[in-house]
Amino acid sequence: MDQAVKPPVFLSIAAVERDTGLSKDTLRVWERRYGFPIPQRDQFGERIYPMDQVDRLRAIRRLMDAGHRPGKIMGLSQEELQALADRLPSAAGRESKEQSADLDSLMVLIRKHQVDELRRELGQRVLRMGLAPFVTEIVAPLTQRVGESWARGQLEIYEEHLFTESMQVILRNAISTIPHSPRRPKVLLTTFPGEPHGMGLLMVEALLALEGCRCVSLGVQTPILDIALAAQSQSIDIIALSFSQNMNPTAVAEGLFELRQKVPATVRIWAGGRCSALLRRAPAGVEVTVELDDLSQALADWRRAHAA
Amino acid sequence: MDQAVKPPVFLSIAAVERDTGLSKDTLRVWERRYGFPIPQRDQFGERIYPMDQVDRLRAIRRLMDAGHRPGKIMGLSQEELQALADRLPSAAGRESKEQSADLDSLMVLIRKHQVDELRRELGQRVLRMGLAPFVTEIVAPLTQRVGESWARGQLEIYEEHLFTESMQVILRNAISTIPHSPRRPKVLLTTFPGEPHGMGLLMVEALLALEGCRCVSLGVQTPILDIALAAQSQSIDIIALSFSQNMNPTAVAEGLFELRQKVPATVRIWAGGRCSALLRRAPAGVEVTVELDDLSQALADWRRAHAA
DNA sequence: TCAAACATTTGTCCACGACAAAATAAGGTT
DNA sequence: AACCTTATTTTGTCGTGGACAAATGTTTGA
Repeated sequence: MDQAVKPPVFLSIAAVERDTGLSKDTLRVWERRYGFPIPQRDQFGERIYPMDQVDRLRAIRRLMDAGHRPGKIMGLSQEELQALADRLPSAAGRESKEQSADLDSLMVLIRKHQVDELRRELGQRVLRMGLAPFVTEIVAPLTQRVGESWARGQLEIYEEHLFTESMQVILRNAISTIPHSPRRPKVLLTTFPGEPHGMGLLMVEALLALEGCRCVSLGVQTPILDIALAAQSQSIDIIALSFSQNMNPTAVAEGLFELRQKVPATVRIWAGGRCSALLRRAPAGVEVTVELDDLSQALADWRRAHAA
Repeated sequence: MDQAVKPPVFLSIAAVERDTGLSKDTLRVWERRYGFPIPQRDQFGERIYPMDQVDRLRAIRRLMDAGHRPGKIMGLSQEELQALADRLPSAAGRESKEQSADLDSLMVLIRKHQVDELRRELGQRVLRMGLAPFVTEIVAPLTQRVGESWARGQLEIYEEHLFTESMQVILRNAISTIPHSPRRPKVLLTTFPGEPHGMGLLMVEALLALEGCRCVSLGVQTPILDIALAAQSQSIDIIALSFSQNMNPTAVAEGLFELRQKVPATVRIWAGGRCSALLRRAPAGVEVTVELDDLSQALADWRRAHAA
């Protein structure tokens, strides 16, 4: 590629909002308060952001998702940012040694973009260990690792997309082989608007379908009103929602409150995922199931309560 | 349900943005210019929108997606809006009588929310007619009809979600049965940020995979920089992008220009879908394939040009 | 040690002016 | 009548700067 004639590329504030997920309001107020970013201006006086500032914004955004606060890190140099990213906590935790090594080998395939090999390896594992253990011991921790690697700047978004797409193909295929059961509860699966990650839903769908639930997935990003309408028309027993870490906690809390208002009290709302809004102030009338392992128990509870 | 004690529900401006897709800026400027919506204010002087205004905003938004202009329709009554919606053009067109009747029967299933029946019917058809005809004669026109019905207010979002989810399950299943071919071109499939509709991608993937292309899907909403990175790391020949009607034309044009700048000229960019930005001013270096039927021809052209 | 009161940080909201880009209307030519 | 060019409206987005609640962090007092 011809690096010599690479023209300086600038992005508008709208483009930066799209690429970094930081709102225009936030971008402007950061400029005012912290002196970063300081975009140039075009002939009309509108902000245009050079790419290196956008890259830095992305790095800052990742650190913020991991708990850092903007005022503290905004003034740091590129190296200091990188150092902070490297030092991010790894949730690894409860895996055994073999499990951990196995996950490492899969991460290598992701890093090398060997999509076909990755897909083959995953397919073998799901057959070998069965779907439920595959979900809890491979899909969940691997997704977690991919997310962490991204937060450290070790994976590009497109690498995450490649992984997600491969994994979803595997999961969907596996789910479609589960024989359909007419048993209750009937579960509606979806995410709120702004939450594009559908992997959590697929994991839950797999586990619940294995337990003989009727699962109805709406895919991702269903407006709250429509979730309520769907629950009514499909005579749903449980609405299962999935949230990822970087969802706006306020929006999540408000959304759950709004949804709770709009569906009858007989319909349960299950919320899962690593979202801070769920951990702290879980809204009334919403059951939080952060860990996948709790799902089976929660389901058993529901069935016992509805035995009559 | 207890309708008697239904409290008046208000949404914040952020919630309305999420639920209607209208930006906060737009909502405020409409209030200033057209006198609608006129939200109430909470104790802090912030806008709170009653639900009926939100519903009206949604209706207006649908009409605008269909080509109407806000200034003309903002003052109309609910009935006049409905009349306009009913009078929207139907693209139906080139279908034969039997085809049309068949699509009607599927639409009935969608309207009645008979997900299982719909899925069964679709599955039968894909087996009976083969995948390629299924895509061009069922999936594409049915998706079109669903979109039109939604624009008329005859379908709720969640009904579209139910349909989309069912259809995607069918398509993904069918695609996964196509034997993998190592032939070129290698095609990268994705959509721009802000474009959540993945059905177009699946249709294209199905058709291209049948023609022996290697397809790599990134799913939806990949940042432009990451599309370019993925194209490079996967040594992609063609980037195939899908756009739906309601994408912001300016954003699409700018995005295509940005992407064209970032990938080598040897990589072709194919853009498809019913987006006005593609029809009018197709950016240089981007090939527009609006109709699915043109795909096969475009592919043949590419292969002829790269025979050496 | 813990909780309550206080202080700071931070994202979002508001108002209103400005203006380019898109859409429409008007005018002129073939 | 069809078609290009040029006004004129329409419309969404951007700019500035002030305000403030909610979240977070820190200190104080029992």
